[in-house]
Amino acid sequence: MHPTLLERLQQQRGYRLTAQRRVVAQVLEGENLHLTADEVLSQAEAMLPEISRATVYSTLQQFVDMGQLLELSLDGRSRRYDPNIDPPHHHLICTECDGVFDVAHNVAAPDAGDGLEIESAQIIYRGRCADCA
Amino acid sequence: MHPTLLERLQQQRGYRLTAQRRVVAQVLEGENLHLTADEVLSQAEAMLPEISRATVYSTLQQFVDMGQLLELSLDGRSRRYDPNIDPPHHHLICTECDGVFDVAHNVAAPDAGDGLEIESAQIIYRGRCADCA
DNA sequence: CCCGTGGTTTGGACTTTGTCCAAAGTCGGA
DNA sequence: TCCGACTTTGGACAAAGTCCAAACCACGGG
Repeated sequence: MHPTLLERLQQQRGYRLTAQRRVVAQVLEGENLHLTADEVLSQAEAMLPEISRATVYSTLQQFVDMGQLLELSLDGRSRRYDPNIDPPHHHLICTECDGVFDVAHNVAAPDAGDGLEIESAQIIYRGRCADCA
Repeated sequence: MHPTLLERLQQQRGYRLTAQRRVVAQVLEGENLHLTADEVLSQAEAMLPEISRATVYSTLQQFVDMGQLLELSLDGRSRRYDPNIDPPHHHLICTECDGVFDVAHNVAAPDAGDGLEIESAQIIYRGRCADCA
């Protein structure tokens, strides 16, 4: 298996792994998990009741900046977080149940053209998931 | 040229093209335009000062529902609107200037697999735009 | 062992973005 | 002209995220 988010964080040097950060990382363990910041906060509060919203938001942002967490903009209202950065994959939003699902990455990297420099590509599919189809 | 958004709306039957709707459509004319709802509101107010926010939001939603306007979720904070629905294209967010740019659609449609039914795909590229590269 | 320093957390106020709703306005056909 | 349906309006409300100063805490140097 690939190392978990928590394991990856433990390997970062010079980064204090406080109780709050550990709790946020634990909440984010799992496959096919795409939580919003508020969902992370609720679950983190269950483990560490005094954790604050500002900490959850800033911790999520740090994980994203460290490249250890993917941030998804799926509905223009909220952001969702995906702890599985390897292997790369994309996402499907089911038009029927509104769920978010991982989709294997099987598309060739596009050629830039027009003098652009493309660093990464994120694909959002819309359609029906395996259960609803 | 492809017909403009306003021209496309005029062809919709049974749809009242009120002054407010015309103004919103006019604001959205142009190439490589990706305005937020509030930007549309500001520009619409310049032409029709008494237009209200609720009207702009609901009008944008109607255009999207009619398939005449693309809604983009690029940053998890706001939604942006793109009046150019034909030909299909994707978007690049410049990591340097934060601008949004159209990118020609040149990727083959991905095969579904896993029993999914994919209806559409939207790709968000990150990198540097032609000016910043 | 204690203190200072700097990173971390906290709570709460605030902003931005979007939604909802009842009342008023407007348009076109009978 | 009048009616009924569609449309717009303003304002209250909600959701999601940001900001900030104060408090907290951990660790290394003296």
